[in-house]
Amino acid sequence: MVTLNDVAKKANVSKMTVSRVINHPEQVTDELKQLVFEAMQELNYRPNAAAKALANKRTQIIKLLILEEMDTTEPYYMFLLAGIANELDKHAYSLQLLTHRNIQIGDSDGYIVCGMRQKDIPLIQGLKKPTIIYGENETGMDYVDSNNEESMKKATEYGIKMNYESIVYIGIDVDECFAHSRERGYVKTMEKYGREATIYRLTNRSRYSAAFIKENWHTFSPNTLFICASDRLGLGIIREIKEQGGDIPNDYGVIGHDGVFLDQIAYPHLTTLKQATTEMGAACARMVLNKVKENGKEQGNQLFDTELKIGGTTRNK
Amino acid sequence: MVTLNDVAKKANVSKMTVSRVINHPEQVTDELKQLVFEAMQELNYRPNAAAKALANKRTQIIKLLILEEMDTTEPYYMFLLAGIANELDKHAYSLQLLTHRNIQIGDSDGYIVCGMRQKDIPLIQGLKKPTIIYGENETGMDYVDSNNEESMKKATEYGIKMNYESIVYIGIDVDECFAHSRERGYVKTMEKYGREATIYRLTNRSRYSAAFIKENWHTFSPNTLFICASDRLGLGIIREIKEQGGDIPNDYGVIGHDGVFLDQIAYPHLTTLKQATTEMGAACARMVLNKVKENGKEQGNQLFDTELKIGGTTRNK
DNA sequence: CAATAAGTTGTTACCGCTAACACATTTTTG
DNA sequence: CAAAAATGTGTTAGCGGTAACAACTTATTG
Repeated sequence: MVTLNDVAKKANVSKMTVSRVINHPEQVTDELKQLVFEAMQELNYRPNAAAKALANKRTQIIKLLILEEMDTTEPYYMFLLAGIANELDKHAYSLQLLTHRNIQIGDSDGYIVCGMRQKDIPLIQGLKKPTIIYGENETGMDYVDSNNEESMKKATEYGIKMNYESIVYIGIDVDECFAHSRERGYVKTMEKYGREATIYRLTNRSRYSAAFIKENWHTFSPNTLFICASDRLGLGIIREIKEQGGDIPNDYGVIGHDGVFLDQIAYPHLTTLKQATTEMGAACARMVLNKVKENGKEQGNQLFDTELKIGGTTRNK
Repeated sequence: MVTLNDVAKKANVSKMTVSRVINHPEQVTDELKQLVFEAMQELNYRPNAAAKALANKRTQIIKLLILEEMDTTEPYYMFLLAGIANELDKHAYSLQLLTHRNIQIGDSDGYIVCGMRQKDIPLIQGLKKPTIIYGENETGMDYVDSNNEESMKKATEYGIKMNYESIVYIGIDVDECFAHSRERGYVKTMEKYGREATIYRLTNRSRYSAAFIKENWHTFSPNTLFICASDRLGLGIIREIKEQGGDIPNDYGVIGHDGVFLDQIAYPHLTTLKQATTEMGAACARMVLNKVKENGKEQGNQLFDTELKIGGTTRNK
């Protein structure tokens, strides 16, 4: 294993200079920096994370708290995780995953929290290390999320452009920011075009949205678009429209939200607002590492645009 | 932060004795052990992973290689990951996740590999640290997997018990162990009961299994059970049987395999062989840590039984 | 029962890296 | 142009553990 010392000898400088080149390059003259870089290159030096951690009184570990029940959770966590893990990797950080069942708040340099609901807020606010939330919230804590309002605006405008006579919103009946933002995106856009908003709120399960359609089928005349707050709701809607003999996409349109896995399981493929899940994961990781570096300084929020991914559940013209 | 030294002082022994109590308890008298345990308890001592790693020339990191494309991958990885992560946590180990796009074989104490196909074998065999494979294979490398053969045996026997006149197997058309084992479970059981095996092999996508049913619908008279090598295939089959007007579960039965997420998305819920995914993840973690401790000694294989989880796609009597 | 082995605990040095300080050397300043 | 300030580099000590060895006590043996 190549150590700082090896590099130092090769470059004819002290260990400390090499360490400085890595951590405080501005304190070293360009000349020496050059020498050190070359030595590092030649020896293929890789810093030892454990030694670094020990000297800095850090852990080089970020904990990811998943507060939702995974059994019922969309598979997008996988992508989020991949994004986080890859980014952490680049900075010689590693990951510990905690589920709601296994919250051992052990040692780490910071936290990323997903699936936080109102009831979890006290727990999270009690954390003593830099924390980033995945998912918008009003607690003032730094967060990363999709631009939920903009996302639904995009869907609604698409529906208007495609001349759906009626555009109905199927929301999720939870009192959480993301749900409100999505709904707001729909409502504002409908207002803007002088259309009347029609909103239903359901539990986020396909069987509920299917049951809802069954029960209210008479209400929805052809030429209706259902904009759903999740792909899961969209799935149930498609299922029951087919069951009722409705024609998708000619008479009925369905747009989902999330664009991870489920949209592709649907038949036909669900038109959806695809979230940049992996990128958001990377952003969470970058934010938390930055917050660690800056001793917990507030990082603000970061919103990511979604992409309207046209599938077979909306008409093209 | 509480250190070894603090504990040592409290217990009136040397650092080394405390260290021994943790790592080589058999070398310490019961008397001192007792004292040290009490001191650790009272001070709530938590070992510092970085220091341990540095002193042992270890990294306290296990890398998880996911070689499959995640976009098309069943969400069970999430559960596997949770199992791995929790177990590693208990041993002050943390995780680095590498995807096929990001294979930077940096420093770690060992590897867990998932989604390995034939083509990946050379890469994996080249790894220089203890490695455990998730998924059966014939390379002689230690692995953890479901008992695939037994699993399909269970499904087939259930079909026989439920008096399905015809029991058809829908396999996955890949040349991998798990696929062969599942098929073998079906074939052997059919043989055992003097029934004729009927096997089709398809690409593991619901649209292919749906297309297959459409094309061959006339072949399948009522009272047929489809045993599928994956829930995904099962999903397509259900979809097209419904499309063709077939009656599930009275005339047609469908059994899937995996039991993660997809079975619950199906309507009605898919009868499936549920894998003990989280437990298998924990087993992978334990095995690799043990292998690290024993300097790479072979660990053998570990098979986990699946559970036949009855859904709405098979009849009860 | 002396010589030797076995068992138990403490001491020392080191794992690889960095902060804090010490020491030159150069630049700025009145 | 001497004193003070700024700059660049090296030295030292220590982060929290562990292996290897030393030192001492207690069993075993012929």
